[in-house]
Amino acid sequence: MKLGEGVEAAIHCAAMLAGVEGNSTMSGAAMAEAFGLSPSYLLKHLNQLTTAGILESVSGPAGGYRLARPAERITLLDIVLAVEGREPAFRCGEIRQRGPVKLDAKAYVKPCGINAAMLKAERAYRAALAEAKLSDIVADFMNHADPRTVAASCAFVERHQRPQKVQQPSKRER
Amino acid sequence: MKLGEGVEAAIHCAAMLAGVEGNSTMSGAAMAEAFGLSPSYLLKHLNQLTTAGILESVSGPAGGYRLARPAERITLLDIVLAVEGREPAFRCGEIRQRGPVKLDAKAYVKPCGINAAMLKAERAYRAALAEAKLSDIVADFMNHADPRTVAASCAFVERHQRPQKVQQPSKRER
DNA sequence: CTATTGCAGATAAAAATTATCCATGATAAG
DNA sequence: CTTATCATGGATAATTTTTATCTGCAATAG
Repeated sequence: MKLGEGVEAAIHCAAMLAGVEGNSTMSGAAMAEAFGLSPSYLLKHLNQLTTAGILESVSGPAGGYRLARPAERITLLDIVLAVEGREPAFRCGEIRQRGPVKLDAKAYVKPCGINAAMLKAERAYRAALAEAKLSDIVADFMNHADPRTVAASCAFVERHQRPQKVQQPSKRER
Repeated sequence: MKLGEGVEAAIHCAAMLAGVEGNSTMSGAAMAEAFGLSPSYLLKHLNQLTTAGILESVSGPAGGYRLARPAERITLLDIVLAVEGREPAFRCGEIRQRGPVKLDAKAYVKPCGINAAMLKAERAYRAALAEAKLSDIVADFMNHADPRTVAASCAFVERHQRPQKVQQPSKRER
């Protein structure tokens, strides 16, 4: 059982984006630099987060990414599923029916007990991930991590976040 | 996140071996046939189970595999770890320290909170697998599966299990 | 207009998984 | 003692997945 490296990258990026103020953004290139990752590949994962509705993206200069909703409403499960896909880790190949003895299909309507047990464990895994809010991760980092790393992280965000153009209210909304 | 196909094969084989009587064995070839699997590859997985102490193997004609201990004391976790390895699915690459800002190593003595959260979820997964005993899987199959599949499975075991040579007690033990 | 940025798709490189083969040693049976 | 069966271990190949790069395109701030 293995999780791709993209998961780690995605969570770290989301945590960092939780630090940007208001509707400012941070570019994918900046985050790639922050974590020593390949920019072009990181974009793929960020895009998965965007597609999943976890991040919002802004094109153009001063563009980048920001959280699509408050960190309190983003869980590690959201991120893991966005990056790794929603399929369970255990995929039942129904090898029980692949033997030489042919029984008609009706004999196999009951789901495989092994599959059921494996999926039950996976539900426990996902439930635990669903408990972990991004805001908890960030708060824990702020409160308990080494002050130097916190300071460095905040400085990086401060330096790379980019305020967005103020929305000009249209005539009709004035 | 993905589990290899070997896990499914290994669990099915272990469940089947739970049905062989006494110290009889069943050959790897027979199990490969039962599930329509590649014999030479299945042997690899069976060997992993043997190495892990879940199965016992017997060489020679009439040889094969049997459970190394009662099915009550074999869990799905035992099997999954034997086949997939014991490392956690989430491996922290410490990308937090891979950025351009160099802090000395002492700033990173505290473990990464993201890693901690991911590992916690994984403990929940493993705990659930540790709850699932092979004997439960087998009992559930016997009691609730379609009677035809149960009959077919029992017949297969009956046909392929091989009694072992009786142990001749040595003079000194008599 | 121009430079920057995200996006989609094609493609390539690297790694892991799945599968096969062969030589070897063990052993039951003739 | 010979033969046939079976697990083991190592080498190797085929296949799939993961990781990474590149290019052209659309969006947009200045």
